[in-house]
Amino acid sequence: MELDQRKLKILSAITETYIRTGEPVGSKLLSFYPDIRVSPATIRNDMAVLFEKGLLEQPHTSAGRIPSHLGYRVYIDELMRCSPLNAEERSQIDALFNIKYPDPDRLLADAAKALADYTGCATISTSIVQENVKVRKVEIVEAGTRTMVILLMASNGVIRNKVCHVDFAVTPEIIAFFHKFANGWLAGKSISQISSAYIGSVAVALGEYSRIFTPVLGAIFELCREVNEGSYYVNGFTNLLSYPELREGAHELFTFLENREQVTRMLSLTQQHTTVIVGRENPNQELTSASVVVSRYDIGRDVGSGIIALVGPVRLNYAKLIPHLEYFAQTMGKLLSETVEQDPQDESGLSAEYGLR
Amino acid sequence: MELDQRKLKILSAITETYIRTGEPVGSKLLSFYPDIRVSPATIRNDMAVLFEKGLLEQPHTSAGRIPSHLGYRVYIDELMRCSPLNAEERSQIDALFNIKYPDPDRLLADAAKALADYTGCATISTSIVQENVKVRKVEIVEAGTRTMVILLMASNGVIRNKVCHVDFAVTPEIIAFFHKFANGWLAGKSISQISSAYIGSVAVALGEYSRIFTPVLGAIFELCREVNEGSYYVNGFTNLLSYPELREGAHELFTFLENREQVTRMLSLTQQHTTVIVGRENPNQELTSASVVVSRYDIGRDVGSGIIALVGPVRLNYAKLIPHLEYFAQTMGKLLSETVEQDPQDESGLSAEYGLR
DNA sequence: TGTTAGCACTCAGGAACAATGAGTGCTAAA
DNA sequence: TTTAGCACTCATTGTTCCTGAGTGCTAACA
Repeated sequence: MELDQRKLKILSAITETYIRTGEPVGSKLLSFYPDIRVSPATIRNDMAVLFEKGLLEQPHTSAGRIPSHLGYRVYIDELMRCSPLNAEERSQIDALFNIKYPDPDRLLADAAKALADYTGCATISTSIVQENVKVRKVEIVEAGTRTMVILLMASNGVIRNKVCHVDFAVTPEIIAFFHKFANGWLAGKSISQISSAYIGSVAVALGEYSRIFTPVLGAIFELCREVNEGSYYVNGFTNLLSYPELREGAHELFTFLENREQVTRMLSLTQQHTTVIVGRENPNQELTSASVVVSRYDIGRDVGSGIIALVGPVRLNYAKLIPHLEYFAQTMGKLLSETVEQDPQDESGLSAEYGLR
Repeated sequence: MELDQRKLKILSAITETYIRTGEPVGSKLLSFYPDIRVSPATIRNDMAVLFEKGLLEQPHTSAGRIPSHLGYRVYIDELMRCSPLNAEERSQIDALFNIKYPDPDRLLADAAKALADYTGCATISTSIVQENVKVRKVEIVEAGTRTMVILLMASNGVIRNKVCHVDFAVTPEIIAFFHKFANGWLAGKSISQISSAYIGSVAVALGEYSRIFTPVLGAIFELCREVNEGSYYVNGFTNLLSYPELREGAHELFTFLENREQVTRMLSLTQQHTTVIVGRENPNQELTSASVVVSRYDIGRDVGSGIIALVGPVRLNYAKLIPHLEYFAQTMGKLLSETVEQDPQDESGLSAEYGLR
């Protein structure tokens, strides 16, 4: 990009003004900007060059200029100045996590929802489950004469429960028996390996009891599947409707965002710490009039990570939102690694406690 | 309403045709209907009368007629024939609940989501918490050296858990101590009475231990609040965007639906088993171009109940959707009352077990 | 060689007007 | 009470004209 300083300044000014006002920017308006201070005619010459290079667009002949999606790209990569958050902004983000005693499983969903309203965007939040996550232990709690609660605790700190209705009277003895049995077969086992077939073999080992414990094993299998799948939330659909440029294709956009597979495929393309996908850069047609800002958070080594993304109009205040999102992701990672107890890496204790396997 | 048979037939035909096609219905088209069989001129005379009575509207002079919101009301109350569901339809609804081992807490959310996609509407689903719901018991499970899971079981069968991070090493002794203590103060206690102040007095009773148990008591308090609040879900926003007549005010409509208080106030006006609120009948401006079909489900006496509502355009296939919704609500109630174990009405057993209070 | 003033040009948006046709309201006859 | 006939209405579509913001180009200027 062999462009002189002034042309870059003009591209930057057009982009920022358009982001702010939503109106095409004309040469006369730019001539008043203190950093530019040349006549409208000169600016027009420069704009013609920027247009040639594909950095600017013109809604129609007699309108001002707006940045093309490539223009946004140059602005984001080379021109914009992201200032680090000031104390007030940091505390505003911190407040989004303002849950007194955070439950790690709910923190992601709740904070992402708050972030959506804070930014006026939609948010996508996912947790990525490591390959090597294991079952730490299974706990069973009596919850009624014929009801039990199954708790599955995984080595990445995720804890999930499920209520399970059974056909027999739940007694402490039965619970103790099944607790020991289930942990013997499951504790320390890699979660991704707990298939329907494996549960079947566990059922076989239960022998004559297998029939009555079927719902319990089923519940455990479902819990493993849920933990292994990680989480996927989209929040703030309503916010997107406040942008006229997104209303037209809102139905297609929303349908796309609700499809976890499609979105995951799209997000998996972004490998850097923070990535911006501007409008038509996105291979998915549904998103050509939207921008996506993607950031990762990490929860300590080998424990897990996740993705937080903002979805908004192309005309997005990148310079402000990128540092906000990064600080949010960083805080999320920090809070989760504090809350989620790291696996002590020795399942030996438990394996010993439960004997076999 | 002193209207002869033919006029009612015309109103009914206009309503059903308009629901099907979305186009204003003209006199010529109606003259071909086998039940009517009079000339367009006659139909026009009748339409003029129906218009006088406020049952029909005309988008403009040279267009056909569409039902007014009052016209829909008459159609719904007096004209439409709801046929009971056939076997196939019933099994389609049953399939929406197709969760092998349903967790009562998730059944409502999951099935309502499925219902939204089945009907092409948005759904609102709430559970209504009875006044007299009590804490059945609190269970504590070790989930790491400094992490515990708190389980709250309520007399209405609701079971909720929360992960809680503490500042001390979690040992079986501490768990046993706190378990006994907490149940002594909470088991059998009415959930709505567990205020922040009450938790404060529990903390005082803990004496020197109160400081370290603060997060645990906090978690218990939050759990009580959550159980007492019941649940509120809205699903299928995206579906609503497929109706052009709702796109205009979609932002306001969505914002309204996300506001639990407002929606609850609106739904609380409906006291019958199934109620329809047609467009402008709704006092809330955001909903004047939408219709709401509300149905209740019940989970056995004194255990609980809830509301399932469909939100869609005014031009809704009421004759089909009302029986579907009713069957859905009925099935939901049946499934929940099977799954949720009814309170045996004697907390005496537990009170005895935990001594005091 | 880069910058600027001047001016003709372009085109979206809005207003004004006419043509078209679907569907009506009214009247008089059956 | 029903119907045929006919004049009438008005949304829609297309055309034309006007206005003004903003441009592109040219020639003069520094």
